[in-house]
Amino acid sequence: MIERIRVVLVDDHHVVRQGLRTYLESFPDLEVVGESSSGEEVLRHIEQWLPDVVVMDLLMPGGIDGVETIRRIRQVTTHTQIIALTSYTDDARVIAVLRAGAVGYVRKDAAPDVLLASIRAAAHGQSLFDPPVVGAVVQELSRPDVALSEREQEVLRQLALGHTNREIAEAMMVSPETVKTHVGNILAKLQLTHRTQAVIYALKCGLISLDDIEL
Amino acid sequence: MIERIRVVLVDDHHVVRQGLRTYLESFPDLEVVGESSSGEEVLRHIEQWLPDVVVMDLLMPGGIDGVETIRRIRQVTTHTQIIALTSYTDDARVIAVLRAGAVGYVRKDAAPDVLLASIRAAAHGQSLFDPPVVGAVVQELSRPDVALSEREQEVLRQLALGHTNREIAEAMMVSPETVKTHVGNILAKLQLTHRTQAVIYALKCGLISLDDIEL
DNA sequence: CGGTCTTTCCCCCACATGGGGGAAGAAAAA
DNA sequence: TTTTTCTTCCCCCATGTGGGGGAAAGACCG
Repeated sequence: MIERIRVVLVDDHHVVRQGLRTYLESFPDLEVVGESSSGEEVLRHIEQWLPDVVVMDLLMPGGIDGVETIRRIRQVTTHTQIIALTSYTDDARVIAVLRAGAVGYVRKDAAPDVLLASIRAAAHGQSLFDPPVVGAVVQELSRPDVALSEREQEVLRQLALGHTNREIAEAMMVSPETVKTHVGNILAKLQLTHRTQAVIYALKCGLISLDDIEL
Repeated sequence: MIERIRVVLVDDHHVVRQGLRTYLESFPDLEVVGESSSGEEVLRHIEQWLPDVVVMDLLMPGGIDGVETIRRIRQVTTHTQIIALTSYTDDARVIAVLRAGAVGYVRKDAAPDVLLASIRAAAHGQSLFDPPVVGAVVQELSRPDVALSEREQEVLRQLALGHTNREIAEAMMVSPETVKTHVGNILAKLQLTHRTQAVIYALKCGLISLDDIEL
């Protein structure tokens, strides 16, 4: 008998995890050797589980996020291959995930056998991509890489909190004039005209989460 | 042998659906008699499947949303009980879902046996709520119910698209003065001070989705 | 029928915002 | 070393925005 592919599931949704485990274990060549609900947890057990493939949801509230988890797993072991399983086709996220060292990116609305094929491919060192994901990658690569500076990102985060220039200035301990400059530069770099659009941009590219914003 | 509980799964994520089906069917008293990826689809088949319980994800891109689907299912049949299965603890959404006629609200990060217990409870006409959900309900009931008028909601949607008052006026075929009035009333009703906060509100309460917004 | 709500539009005014420019020090890159 | 970038702050000014008021027409409800 051939050795089974050792799989670890990472998802903060217990229901989803249980469902995936049951589904994957219905195939004789797969073995779910562990599951965890957070990035920290999987890092603690990774050397004990020694999985061939980690299937991980990117969205995990609290603690380190999915991308960072991928990066750290890759530092610990080169054997384990990682597949991101997520709801988003967020172009920027796809790039970030692949740069972090994942070999697969499967959307949750994909057919289950796509995940299955991705796991088997990953276990053999291959990489399988869904057409929609490929499209996202291409679209992302063709987009000019606008790099906001540290300070600009901080201002953008503050913008997304619904703060005025004055409030941002107070929060960042600088003069309102400085904030104005930053906001202007942000809008110019992102080719936007209004701060509301900047807020939407910040949310879309995951610079800040809706959950982080209190009204 | 007792009759098995007829379950229908609704989720736009095929992988999640498959996982849930495999999991639920591992219990002898449950039978998954159908699954679909959209609200429209489940409505087309509901009278054919005649399920005891519908387990539905609220977030379904495109077409009618989860809440509307619940409402329509309840119009078609009074027998079928509906359980919302979602990632959000969004207070407003919980209320909306229950008002629409759902008897259960299970978060995806809940233990799988919570879903199981909810399904069994729903099949017997009971209603089972998780502590976090109950908390959300109580919190929501204690909040003043701010009702935006049709026109105000439309303006708020336009706001969330990052439009200026002038642009909104043109899109809605009214004068900028009218838009100003609406924006002012919206801010007053929601007790906000800036339009950026209104955008965040619109996104948080699901009036509009990030995916609907192009920059 | 009178009251409330909605929708439309107008007035005023203070302040915030966006776009243009410049300047100076620090830090990093060429 | 020179150059560039980042960060800080200032000027100006046109426009957008938020808060206050009012008014008129239609709908809906008791």
